[in-house]
Amino acid sequence: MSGKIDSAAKKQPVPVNRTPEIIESRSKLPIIGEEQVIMEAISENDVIIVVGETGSGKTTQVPQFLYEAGYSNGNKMIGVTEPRRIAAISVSQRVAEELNETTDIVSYLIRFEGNTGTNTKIKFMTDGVLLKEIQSDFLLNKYSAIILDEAHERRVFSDILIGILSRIVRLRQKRSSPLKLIIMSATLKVDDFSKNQKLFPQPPPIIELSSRQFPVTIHFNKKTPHDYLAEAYNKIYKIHSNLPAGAILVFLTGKLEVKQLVSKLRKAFPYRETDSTDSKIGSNNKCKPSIKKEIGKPLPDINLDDYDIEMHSEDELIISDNSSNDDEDDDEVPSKVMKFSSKPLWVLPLYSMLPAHKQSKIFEPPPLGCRMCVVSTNVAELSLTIPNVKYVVDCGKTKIREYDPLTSVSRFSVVWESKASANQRAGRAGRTSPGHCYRLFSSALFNDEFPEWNLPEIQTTPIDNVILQMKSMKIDKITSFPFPTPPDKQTILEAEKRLITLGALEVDKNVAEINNITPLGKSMAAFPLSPHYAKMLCLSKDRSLLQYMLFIISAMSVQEYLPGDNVDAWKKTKLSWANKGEFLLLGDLMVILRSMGGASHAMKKSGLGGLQEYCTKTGLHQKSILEAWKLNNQLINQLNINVPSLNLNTDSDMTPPTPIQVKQIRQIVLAGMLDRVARRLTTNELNRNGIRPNKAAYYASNLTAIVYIHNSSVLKRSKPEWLVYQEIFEVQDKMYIKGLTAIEPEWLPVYANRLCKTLKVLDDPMPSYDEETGKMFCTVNATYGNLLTNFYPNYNLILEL
DNA sequence: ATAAGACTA
Repeated sequence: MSGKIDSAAKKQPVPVNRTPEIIESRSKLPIIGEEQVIMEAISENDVIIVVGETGSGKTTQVPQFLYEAGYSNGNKMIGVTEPRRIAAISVSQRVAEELNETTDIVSYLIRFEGNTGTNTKIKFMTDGVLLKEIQSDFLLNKYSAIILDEAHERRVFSDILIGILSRIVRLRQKRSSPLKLIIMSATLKVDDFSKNQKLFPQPPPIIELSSRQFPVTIHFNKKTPHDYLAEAYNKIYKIHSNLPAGAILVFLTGKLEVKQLVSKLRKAFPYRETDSTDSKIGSNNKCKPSIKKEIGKPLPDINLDDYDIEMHSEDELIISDNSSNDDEDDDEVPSKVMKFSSKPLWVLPLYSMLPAHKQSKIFEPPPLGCRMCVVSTNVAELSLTIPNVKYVVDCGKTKIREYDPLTSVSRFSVVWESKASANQRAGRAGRTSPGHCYRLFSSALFNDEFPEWNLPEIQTTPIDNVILQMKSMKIDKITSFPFPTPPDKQTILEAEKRLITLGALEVDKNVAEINNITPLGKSMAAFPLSPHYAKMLCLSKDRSLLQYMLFIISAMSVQEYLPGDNVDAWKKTKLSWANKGEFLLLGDLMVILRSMGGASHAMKKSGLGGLQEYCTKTGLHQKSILEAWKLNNQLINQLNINVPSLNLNTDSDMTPPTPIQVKQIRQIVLAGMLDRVARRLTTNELNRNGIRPNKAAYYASNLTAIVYIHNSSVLKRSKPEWLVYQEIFEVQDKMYIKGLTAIEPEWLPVYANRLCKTLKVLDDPMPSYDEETGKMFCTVNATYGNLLTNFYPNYNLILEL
């Protein structure tokens, strides 16, 4: 492959008419000088790796290099994948602008929207979109080159794409219509790609780019404080009081912490409307605040070696030594005696679930004379870039979701971040000028305890769906797939077992260790849903039920579906929606169904405004419900295309389900969630385990531990004897289930028979004839569950004979 | 008597 010049070298160059401004700004990027090196490498190799930190310009420029070199000639496209939707949109717009081309030529395609068309030459997309395209066109014949951006983030989809693309590249080479693969990474940690013989027998060349980041000075704490929230507060206090203008970005682990620190800071450095309206300050950033009225003026530019800032005496404050500790090895922020002028601070919270209009405040300039301070979770590490950050305060921790591949139980933990993350966070201070990063932990701890990298996502998240998708792409032996880093063998086995239980896979009759996809599995894989929900959808053949199921499935597929910030409103709404009878038996899913029905109605009547109003009234989380609504529409469109006779409508109004429909919905939910069944402990069992009799304690079908109904569930009070759950998680060694629906035990052998074992038909009570139905009934001894079958005490089921 | 970080088809 190397050394041989392929047909790409003979491609006709495409002329580009850039504006002088673009030419000027491009010329500053270091990557521009490397165009020839990169293009030669691409021409001579089918696969190359480009390494360049943020600011190297690789994301915007490499697609343009390929375009200009003629890779989009002859009806072929250049495909670029991004891990996030916003990135796909914004980069496509930027590249269109730089090339002076329309968005017909340089387009994007993400899950719910896009502007691609027949003229598209460069197509930016999320990695999931490309993965779906491969399922219908395995050779990706529409493309001459694929660029995988941000491969170092090691998202599940991009890892799978690398594995599959390594094979596509070989196949395309054999057909002498080569596909070029450019893997782009922001870190040099590319061994998993380049030195993985299964992936690329010949290691692809690596091209390293320099970047245009400004230097960031790192300051470690001498000691690691116990309370990083208090320490962050002290540090911000000092920065704001002593250091020159420039925004502060603080990294914490969660929404609650963010809110706490924001309110503490707002109290300490209050901002009043008058602060900015009084000031008559133009571009001059260097005036000194001398009288109280001028509180809102910008910070004085101070010499870092000179801590005596002129201040009005009333504004001075002494911070005691012990609270702010004497343990810094940086000498830029004095710690012994703090002088403090109560200049206002423009404090903004930032986390993913924050409503969009509040999030976008970080992009607006702060009021005149105010310093901005953004208190954020991980969103600001990768997804959102805050302008003009000069100081980063990093608590060193991050919240991760841990997942037990055996039991599917998940748990949130706060752990030390990786060194790579710490670097990424620090880098956020050097986007527009040299900056500083204050790390609230010691360098010794950093060196000894912090892991080098984050684990690839595929090794930490459930892979059931990944495996189903791969099987549907005829990748039979998952263990021999060229993963950059393969998931654990046991994890794969467990996932395949669950898929067999769901009926999506079946054991091959000839080759014992291979599980084949079933027709049901193939249908399931067609939908952008997790296997459980995909199965429910496939079972919802009845058109009248389908619309209800679609609402339930879309809502449950969205993270943090319920509720919003208005907890009290939500409490009332919730109880009124699942109050009695069949509605109560459908439980939390009834609440979800009603909320989707209401939201959809509000959208139809008065659009986003209507939805906003509806969410405020009920306490629903608008961002999530909008996402669920979009998913509902996507699924409806997909169903209409595949089964035109269904003729589903995206905006039909829906009446609440009838009692019979509710029963059918519960049965479908059971069939989909058959491995998530729970039975309430009997009085005896409660006693034996020393649990108070009123507790909602359950055995789950695949666990030994006792699980409890989470407080958010509407079934917490009624405690149905049998139920299915959507989620199970652990908090402080206790297990909770939520997203509950009551089921009837006699449904188990009918709708979930794969996990139900009938042991024997009992003589006592005798089988009997039921006059009403004209059927024979008997009582059987049965067990349910696949992990510890005999853990379930034998349970009497009444069955129809 | 109330796990929630951030991504995605």
